[in-house]
Amino acid sequence: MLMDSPIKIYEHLLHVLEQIPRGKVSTYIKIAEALGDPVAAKAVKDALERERFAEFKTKILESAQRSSDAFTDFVSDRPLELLASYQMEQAEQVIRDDDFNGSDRIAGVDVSYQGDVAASACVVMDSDLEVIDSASTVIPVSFPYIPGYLMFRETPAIEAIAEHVSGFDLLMVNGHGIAHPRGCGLASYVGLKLEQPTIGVARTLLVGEKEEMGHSVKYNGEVVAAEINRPGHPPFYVSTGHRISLTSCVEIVERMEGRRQLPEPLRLAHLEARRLMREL
DNA sequence: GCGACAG
DNA sequence: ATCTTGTCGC
Repeated sequence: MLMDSPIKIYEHLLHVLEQIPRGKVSTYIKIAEALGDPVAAKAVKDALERERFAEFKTKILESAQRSSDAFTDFVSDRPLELLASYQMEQAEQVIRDDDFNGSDRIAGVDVSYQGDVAASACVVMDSDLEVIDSASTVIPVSFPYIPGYLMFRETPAIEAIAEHVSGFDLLMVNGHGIAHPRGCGLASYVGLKLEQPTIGVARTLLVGEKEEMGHSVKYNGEVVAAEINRPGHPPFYVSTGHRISLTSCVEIVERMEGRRQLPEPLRLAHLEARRLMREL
């Protein structure tokens, strides 16, 4: 599938909302289904909170009401279905084995938000946890947060800043790699687009379950992530992004671990992204 | 009562 | 992710 131009999800939403007949109502779930995936129900709700769609909010049923009479006969291109199949295609391109030269220079990226604006920061560190380079920038966002579709919201901001940093061997991303419903989370996608090895680091699981014994997280019968435990801190999860094995992910993440919960490059990138956003 | 979902 | 002060504890 070709993804030359980004999906204009809000225009699709507008198109769907306008189909609700005058005097009739619908539900967030039905609208999300029309967009191609019911998981987007909360994102639909969030969108209707915004000025642009405020006029349609009266067309939503109260949650306590029964939705049997909700308008559901929408005509839509179902954009989220398109995006989901795109992810499945991309998943096949992901390399889950080690395919990198050195691992001295580790970078971390993170993004901070404020309305329709994103501030992204990238920090590169060496094996001694010394900062080698860093950069940050601001860029508009045009896609909402929808569980499973984070890549479409965050990748543009990450690409925008990753280019402005000197060479790194490996990039750590806040979000899952292959530990994703369709095998291609943000970290994997960023790896494919930048053609760089990436590691996914996330605070909570999106899919999968930790095995009774050990630290492995299994999804559909395969190990897709590892739980990392640091004394005094809640656990977090690491998964293959692109061109690296899970074993190496764990090894590198533990090596870049300061005394905090998350790896230093990610912690610093997070601080920098927030700092930049708050000074605007 | 079920489900509860990266950032 | 973000909205948000003080407060408890190392």
